[in-house]
Amino acid sequence: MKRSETRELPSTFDPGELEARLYKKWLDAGYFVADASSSKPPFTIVIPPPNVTGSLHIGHALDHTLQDALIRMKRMKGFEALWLPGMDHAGIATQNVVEKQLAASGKSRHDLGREEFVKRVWEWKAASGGAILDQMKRLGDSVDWTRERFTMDEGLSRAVLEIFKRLFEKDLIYRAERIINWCPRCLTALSDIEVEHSDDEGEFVQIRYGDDETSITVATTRAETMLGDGAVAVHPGDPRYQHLVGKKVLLPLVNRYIPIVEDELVDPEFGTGAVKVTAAHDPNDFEMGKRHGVEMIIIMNEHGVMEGTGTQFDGMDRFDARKAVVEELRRQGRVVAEKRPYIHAVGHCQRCDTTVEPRLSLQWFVKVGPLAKAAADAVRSGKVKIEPESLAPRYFDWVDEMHDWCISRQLWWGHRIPVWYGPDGEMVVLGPDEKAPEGYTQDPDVLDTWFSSALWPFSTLGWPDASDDLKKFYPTSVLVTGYDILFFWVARMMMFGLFAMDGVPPFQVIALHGLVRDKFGKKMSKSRGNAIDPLEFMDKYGSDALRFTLARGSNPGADMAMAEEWVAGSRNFATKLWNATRFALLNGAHCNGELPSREKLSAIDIWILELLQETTNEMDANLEDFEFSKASEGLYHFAWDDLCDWCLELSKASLAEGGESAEVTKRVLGEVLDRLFRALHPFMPYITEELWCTLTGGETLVTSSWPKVEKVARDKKSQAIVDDLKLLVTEIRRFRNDQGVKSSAKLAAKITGLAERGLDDYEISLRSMVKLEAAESGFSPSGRIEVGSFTVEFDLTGTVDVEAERARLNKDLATIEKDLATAKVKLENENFMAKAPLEVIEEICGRHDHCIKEIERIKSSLASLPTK
RNA sequence: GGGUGGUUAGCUCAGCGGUAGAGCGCCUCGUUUACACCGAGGAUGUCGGGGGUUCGAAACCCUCACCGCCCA
Repeated sequence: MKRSETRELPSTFDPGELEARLYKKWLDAGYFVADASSSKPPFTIVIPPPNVTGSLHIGHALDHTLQDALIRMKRMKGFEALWLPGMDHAGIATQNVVEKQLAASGKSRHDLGREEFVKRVWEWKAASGGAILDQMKRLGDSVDWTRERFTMDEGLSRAVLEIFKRLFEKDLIYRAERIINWCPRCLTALSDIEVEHSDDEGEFVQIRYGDDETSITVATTRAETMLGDGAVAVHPGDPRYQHLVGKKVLLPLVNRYIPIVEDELVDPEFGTGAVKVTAAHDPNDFEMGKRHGVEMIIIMNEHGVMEGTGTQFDGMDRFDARKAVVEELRRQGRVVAEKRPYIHAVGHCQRCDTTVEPRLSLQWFVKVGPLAKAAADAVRSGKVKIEPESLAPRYFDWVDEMHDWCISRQLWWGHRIPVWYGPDGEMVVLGPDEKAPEGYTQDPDVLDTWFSSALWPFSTLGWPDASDDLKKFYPTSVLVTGYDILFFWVARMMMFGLFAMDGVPPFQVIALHGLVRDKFGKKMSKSRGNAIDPLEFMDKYGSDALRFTLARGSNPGADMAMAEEWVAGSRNFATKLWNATRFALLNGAHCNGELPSREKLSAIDIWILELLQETTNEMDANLEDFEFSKASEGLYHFAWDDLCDWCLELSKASLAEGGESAEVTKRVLGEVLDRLFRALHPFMPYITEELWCTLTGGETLVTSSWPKVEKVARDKKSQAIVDDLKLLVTEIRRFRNDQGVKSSAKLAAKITGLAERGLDDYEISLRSMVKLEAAESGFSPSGRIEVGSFTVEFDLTGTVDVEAERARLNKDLATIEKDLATAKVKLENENFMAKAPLEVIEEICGRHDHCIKEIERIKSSLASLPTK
């Protein structure tokens, strides 16, 4: 075939140029758009929706790389592949962003009013929200942009109304006064999972309550809450306090008498064994309070400022009050002991790090019991698989002990709770398209963002309508996400999916990956200054390099280390592929016509084709098993070591020589590259697309076919020939190196034993790889080595470095003698001979005999060296 | 406190019952027309300690130590 212009590659590889051009090509062609009416089997992934305020960080890059690899593979395998993109509205985070902007001009959201504020948020979203979507294009994500969704979209909002109503009607949503986590800065309730615990320095103070008649000492880390105490509790039957149970004790500072009660919840070993009960400001105390009818006294306002205690502490911030209360108690001689600093776990707001305040308030909750049970059962029964399985216990830990979920938030940005209250205390819950009766007002709060995110796998496909997408693409095939959000997000999707979709779980497999850490395995953080910006690496090394590094480092469920050198290494690999292809094309590699019949193939051709088949088989299995590291590693090794270092090098001589075998090799090389690029495409979509199109003249790799998985019976003869060639090359190079011969220097040499092992046809290849010329007349060998059954005699045109040669032989001898010793120990062990399986014994015997022969050979070589 | 993962070459990690591996780093040599973002050669580990099971253990069991994560 005539070589066209398109078959030439620039001599340097410029990822930046390529990426922009190819992504545009893919979008224009619509390759990523899924067709719900297709007859192909579906393969669906919904993206874990990034936050609308977010930008692409290295964790997203990993998550997306893995999803894209799966989606691209399945698309090539002939599935109707849908990867659905979108974002969530991130209630608190987004509201914070816009409030900050307002604050800059001295305004608060209250100055604007709710409607205007929400309008501003939408404006912000339109202008600067979702920067991450453009960054995803940079990464090469093959998502279906025509199906992009946002949790606040109309359709998804209808889904929220629908599920709220359905849950409410099944008594799975209720409103109650409970202790919830309150952020005094964000001024909203938080669910348990939005609270992060850290070990902080605090104080542990023992305070004596009571008067001369009745007194008891309690211990606390939050002294200011004593102003709201309603009781003191001790463990039932605690002998120290038996005489006090049932009595009342004087609460200092507020001078109120409070009862002493018994409760199982009290740990008699902890502190003094007596605890103060502040039922309105602590979840445990709330539980005890309910059991014993303890008064719930609220002593703080929503800002965490003391209020309503009737003491001098009113109006003080909670932390100032803590100091002042202790100070006053100390003055009164009531502080029995103080420990400071006292390290204990303190809850913080996930968004703003403010210390969370437990607060008694009226909120909406999801009753998770039956939902969580279904979510657990779906995994226990095997309907949903968690990969790797070892992370399943973490999932069960969470769903088996989930507390009811507080879903109301005192925010303006989000789905407003669809509950309307009538003038006489009536309450209605509205579904989509329903209107509240005249005179009713809507609940002011909005729903937790996770509430709508939990609907993501089906709301994005059109639920509650029975849409074509829903029919075709639900349940989704696999959810790919970090193990760190297994609890909050994954478990919630499972609960709602099973509920809304009549017991059909939202995904068949949950594939979990780990976190990206720095090169020393440390967690990345701004404060450490070790955070990696994926965009910077993409600029510098290309998206393919970043993606390949992430895939290669990703073992199921395990964290991975990341460093610039690793990415540079992947870029080097890309360059290697580029250059190898350039070399192949320059030498006429092509994909035209059928592969030549087997009898025309050389041993090297057969060997590389079979090895590639084996490699792609393994790669396919690994990718199906979410073994991304093994899958990419296998291809890397094949491409660099087997193809470039051996196959291409061994083919050089015959290609240069031309002739029929060269023609065959050209076709084989084209075939090998073609299949290699297909297999690599899921990991490195850009460079493989470019190289493949150039090589084959095809339109695109995106929708081309995946390499077939076929069992191979390796051809032993070809394998043996290649093994012999590799051994010869390695040993000759070693000898040359030891003798200090420059690698470019050509030596005359005589090689014997080739014919006996069927290597006749490959002598030229062999000689070219080790720079050995034929022994002409006048050849006078001055050095020789024995490699297996081959002998190579060299004309070193000078003296042999006998000592170097002796050292080399002695080194080989030592290694082999050690091998022999280990084999001998086994064979002389009666128990081993009696109990080990036959094939192991045979293997050791073989090893033993081989060692004996080698030792003899090396010894005779040593003996033949001239003595000094 | 309850779970749970880990401890293998200088670093980051594979291997999980039959002679210790990879990438990066390190040392020596080398610009031979695919590639110095490269090639050739080389060095490097009593697989955390101690017990046990087994013909055989980095791998299985017990135990201790030390890291880490999640939940309280």
